[in-house]
Amino acid sequence: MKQRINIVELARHLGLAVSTVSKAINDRGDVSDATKRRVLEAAEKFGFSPDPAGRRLRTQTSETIGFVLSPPQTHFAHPFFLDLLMGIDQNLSQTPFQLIIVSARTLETELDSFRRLVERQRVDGVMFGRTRRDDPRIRYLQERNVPFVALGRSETGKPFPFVDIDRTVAGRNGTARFIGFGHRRIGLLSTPGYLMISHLLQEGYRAALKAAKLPFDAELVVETGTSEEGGLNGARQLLALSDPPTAIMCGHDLIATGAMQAITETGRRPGVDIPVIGCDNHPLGPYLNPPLTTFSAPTFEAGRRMVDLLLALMDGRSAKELQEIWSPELILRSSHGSQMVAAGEI
Amino acid sequence: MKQRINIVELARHLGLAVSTVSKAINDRGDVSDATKRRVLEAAEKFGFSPDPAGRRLRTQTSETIGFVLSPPQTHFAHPFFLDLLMGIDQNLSQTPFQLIIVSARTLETELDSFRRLVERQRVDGVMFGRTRRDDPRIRYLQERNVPFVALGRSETGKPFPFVDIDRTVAGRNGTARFIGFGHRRIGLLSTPGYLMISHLLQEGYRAALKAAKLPFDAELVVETGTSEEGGLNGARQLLALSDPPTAIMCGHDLIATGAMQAITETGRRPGVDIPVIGCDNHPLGPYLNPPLTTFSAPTFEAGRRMVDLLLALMDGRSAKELQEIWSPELILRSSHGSQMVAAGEI
DNA sequence: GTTACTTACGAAATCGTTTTCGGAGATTTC
DNA sequence: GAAATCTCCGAAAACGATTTCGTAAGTAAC
Repeated sequence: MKQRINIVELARHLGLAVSTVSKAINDRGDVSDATKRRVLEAAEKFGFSPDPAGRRLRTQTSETIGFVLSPPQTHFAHPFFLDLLMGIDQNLSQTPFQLIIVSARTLETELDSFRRLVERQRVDGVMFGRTRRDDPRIRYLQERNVPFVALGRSETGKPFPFVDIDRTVAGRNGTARFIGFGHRRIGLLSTPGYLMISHLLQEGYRAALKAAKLPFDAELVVETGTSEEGGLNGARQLLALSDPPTAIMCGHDLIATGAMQAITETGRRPGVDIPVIGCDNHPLGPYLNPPLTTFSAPTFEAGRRMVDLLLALMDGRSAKELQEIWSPELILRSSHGSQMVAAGEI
Repeated sequence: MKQRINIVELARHLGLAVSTVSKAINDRGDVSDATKRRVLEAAEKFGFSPDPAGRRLRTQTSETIGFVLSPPQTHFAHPFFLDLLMGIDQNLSQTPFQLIIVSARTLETELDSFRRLVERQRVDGVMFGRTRRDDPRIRYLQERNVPFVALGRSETGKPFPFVDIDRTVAGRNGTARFIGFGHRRIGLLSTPGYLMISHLLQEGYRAALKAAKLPFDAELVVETGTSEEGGLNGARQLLALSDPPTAIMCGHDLIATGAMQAITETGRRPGVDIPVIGCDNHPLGPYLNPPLTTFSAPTFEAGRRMVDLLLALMDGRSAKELQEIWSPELILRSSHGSQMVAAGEI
């Protein structure tokens, strides 16, 4: 049914040697423009394109890069990963590389997914997200010497390429805004502590506090799952404090969603009685009640860029020059509330 | 760096012929249990696993199935596709097959993504979702004779395998519930008309109307994009009618989200003044205001099942016996409102 | 003890490319 | 006009597996 043509048959049709045809198609080596054109035309006519299997065997390359989807509990509700995937694919589709994905069932078996990728499928490169401060995936990949690029930096191992959407600026600018509005006790609902973004968010939070000479109170920061439910429970805990926060900064929009729910439960109005800010610009943010103020997260572009970095790395560039930190921008809607005391901007 | 072992080196280590080793590893043909065990142990010890490139070249199979992500405007906000992907991968990871995905930029270039998959990457099978009544992708695949399974049925071409989460029951049961509550003018905010689910939803809607001997009014159904914005605009249009609907059935939760927004704009309360029901059980549904009543969509399971069907198809089973229609279930929260006139259940 | 049959293994062909290297002809150089 | 230099093109050797088919040894049958 397939009726696919061979490179040797194509060569015979043209009265050329297969080596010549190959060189013409790959635009490599000695072959005159005239015959190159002739070959390309014939290839087009017969619908010939080199069989990846043969080429891969010969070139000892899989022309494949793998992406591993983090365990479900951390991302089920995230358009995030799809954006990333689309960015990656859009860039990759311009190259001979193909994108293969595997999903990790749980945190415990996540490394198996990586092993499957590099040991069984023999990918040429790997991508993943949600880096951790101490990240065994990074250790594994560096040990096996397989090229990779991550979404997010880490404190693990030798330098590696990454694109990082800087959570410290979200933490710092978000709480600074609250402080500017007169708040002195600000809650922080963070993503799980092992994630790098959580650490960075808290760093930003502390920095803002320090800049305003406000004390740090450990009671006010709780780490929770990246989900509405996490936000719900975390905010309940915060609001039950004897001296509860008057504003809440959240490590993710889903967490903020749950937090607003918890605030409503206590009879207060989120955004007016207790302002809330999230992270990552979830598409549903504008439709929440009140619309959620948040920080941008250009994941599609990050995906595109990660491909550039990976290709550059495989091309021999050094990891250190392939690290990018992007600053997210505040997206003002209305959940951040307004001045506590009196007037001023916004 | 890779330091990977060959099948011939493995054979030499064992003092066996490569053919014997190959047969032992693939559990095929004539080889005694004793040597089979010996080979397997050695393979384990040396960390040998057959190079996919060699095997694929020889067996003339890519051991790859492709999934194409529908154009972004239709799914950016959908955890949906991720669930599906995870279901697919979980099942596929038990087989030698790998999952490669490509994304379609726009509806116009979508077919190119399919061509890339089958003509350049030579996948053994294809999967995709969001079937259309008249679906060029199906025509293309059937013409090229490549095995595929879709999420959703279609009216196109010869029979093909699919898993379909039946939108007619959502349409029928949703509007029937409204009718039971005393509503007589029910709006339908449907997904884009070319989609199969839209057609089926409307069929269900009409069926419920007919069963209650209520007239069909074309003014009351508007087709819109699968997004909050689509729901917002669609509902505005509905509410601006001279004789507007008193309840709204939506083809998707995101549409319902926008619709509730539009209702709020007019000073009415969604769920109490105008009840709303959605489809597909978006994870944010419980956190909307009011929590959204909707229909279930077991996409993870659907993904798993699609793999079964594809494998069965490639195994020679006929398409007609590989078609499954699943009934979604109503998930009661509170946006569906309650009895208009008086009392009764819920 | 010869024949027939079964079992377990091996030699070699094959899948479709790419790449190296050699060499024929054309072109330039002195 | 011979020598040196370019330009193109082709023959053949990999790459790493699977599969066909042949054959030696072992077993059973008579």
